Amino acid sequence: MERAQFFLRIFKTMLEALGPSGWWPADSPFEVAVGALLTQNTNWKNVAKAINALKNAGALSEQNFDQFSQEELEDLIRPAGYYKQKAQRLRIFVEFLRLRADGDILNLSHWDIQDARRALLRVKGIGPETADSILCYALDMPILVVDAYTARIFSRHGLVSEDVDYHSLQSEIMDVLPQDVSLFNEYHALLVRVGNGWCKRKAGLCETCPLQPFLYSEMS
DNA sequence: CACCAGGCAAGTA
DNA sequence: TACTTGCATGGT
Repeated sequence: MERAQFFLRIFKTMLEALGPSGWWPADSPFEVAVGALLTQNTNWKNVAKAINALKNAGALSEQNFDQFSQEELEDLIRPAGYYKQKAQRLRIFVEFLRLRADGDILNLSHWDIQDARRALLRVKGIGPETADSILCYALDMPILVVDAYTARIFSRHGLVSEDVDYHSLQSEIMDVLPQDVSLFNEYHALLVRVGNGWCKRKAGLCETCPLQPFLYSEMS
C-alpha cells in the first residue's frame, strides 16, 4: 500500500469514527492565535478558562489588547499556566502584528505562506507548531500542524520514530497528501482528538481506538 | 501521590 | 550540535 493511501485511510477512519471537528474553536482569527500561544504544553480546558477571562475583560482584539498591563494579563490568563511567560509572549505577538500587519492579523493572509511562516518563527514565543496553527487555523493557509500526538500515533503505527523532529514529521505526511486547507485542518484536529482520547503516554485504551486496525507494517 | 497537557527558549558542554 | 532545564495551573 502506498504511503499516501495509508495516510488518507487513517484520515477517513478517524473522520468516520469521530465526525468533523469544527476547528479552531474561536470567534475570530485573533482569538485563534491567542489560543495557539496559550495552549503550548497546556490542556485546552485550562486555555478555555483563560480565553473566556480575556473575552470578558474585553481584551480579545488587537486594538484593545494593549490597554491591559502585563500584570492584568497575567491575572486573566493564570489558569492556562506559565502565565508570566505567556503574558509576555502575547504582548510580543501583538507588537509584531502592529509592526508588520498594521495591527490586524488578517493582513497576514495576503502574504506568501513561507514569508508569513518565517516572520512568525522570528517572534519570541512562536515555534513551529504555534506558527503553523496560526497559518492554518487563523489564516486558512494550507499547512499541516503536527505535534507530540502526531509523532506518538504514527510511531505506534510503525511509520516514524517516536522522537522524529518537527519538520521531518510534517513533510512525511503533508507532502504526500493533496495540498488542501480543509484536509490539513481536519487532519490535525482529528489526530489531537484521537491523542486525547486514546493515545496518552501510558495509555491502556488502545483496544477501542478507532485506528487500532491500521498497523502500517501489517498492511499489504 | 505521580503523571499529564494541542511547546518554546535559554543554558550547558 | 545534542542534551537539559524552567516555565505553572488544573485534571485524572
